Amino acid sequence: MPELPEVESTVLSLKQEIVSKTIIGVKATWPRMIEPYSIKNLRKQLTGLRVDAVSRRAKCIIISLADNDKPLPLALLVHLRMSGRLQVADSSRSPHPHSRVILCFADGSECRFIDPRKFGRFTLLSQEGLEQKLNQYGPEPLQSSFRAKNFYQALQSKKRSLKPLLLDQQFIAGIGNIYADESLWEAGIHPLRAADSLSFDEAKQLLKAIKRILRSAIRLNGTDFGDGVVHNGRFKPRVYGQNGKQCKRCGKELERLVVAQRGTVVCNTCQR
DNA sequence: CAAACTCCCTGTTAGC
DNA sequence: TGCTAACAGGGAGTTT
Repeated sequence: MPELPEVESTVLSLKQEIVSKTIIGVKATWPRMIEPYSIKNLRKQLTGLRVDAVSRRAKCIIISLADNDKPLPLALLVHLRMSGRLQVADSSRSPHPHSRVILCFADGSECRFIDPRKFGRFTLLSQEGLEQKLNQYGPEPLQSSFRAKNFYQALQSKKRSLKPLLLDQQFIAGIGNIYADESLWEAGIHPLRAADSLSFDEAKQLLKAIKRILRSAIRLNGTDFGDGVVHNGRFKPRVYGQNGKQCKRCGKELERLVVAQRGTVVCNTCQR
């Protein structure tokens, strides 16, 4: 499922593909993914506008819009959720059967929001609405200003266990099930540990692991899911989805447990 | 404040 | 082989 690295690599390619293109139409085969829930409104608002910029915050893709050369107080926020992806293709190529929302551009290309499970969201927001939405998210883990001291202090104020806390987008942005498990394994810390039980050094190691794993996954274009259905990256998880296999560090069998209703893979020997 | 559910969905897989 | 039921999971919302 798309997390920070997958969203980041999507944004990097979208920047190349859709910036400065003019929207001439919008199609939707599953309009319930649109917020506010109105394809007519979306079409009316977007037609004639130009894509000014594409950026990322947390797991959100932000498509900023312009009217000719004036940036508009209007943006599209795309959330891929479980199974979404954005694909740019020529309109002459027939769209994937799971295409749900399509932006049509003046040059004959299209940006297609493909999402088999329909969990994704395609939201039109004002500048204030966007700011309000993005302010709800916790710190960006890759921002250099986010240091071990900040992370340690934040952990100290929470009694929850680490796994649900890392998945909590208000606590830290962009981490999902894959990179939470990978980071905890890398740092040698158990997902059930209470946040406030970590020493400063453990918090430092965990943040270091998070940053290293996320950077590495971005460089590799996201996770390799084998079948390539969701995303075709080359990051190979060492614990996520690897239950029953041998731990790459100690050789013991990796175990699966359920933490906060989420599948979690852990090495009970390496992670304490 | 935190944990546990529920809902939204469908492709995949385990079980019979 | 072919069917059905369970499962997966991000996020928003509700209940315990």
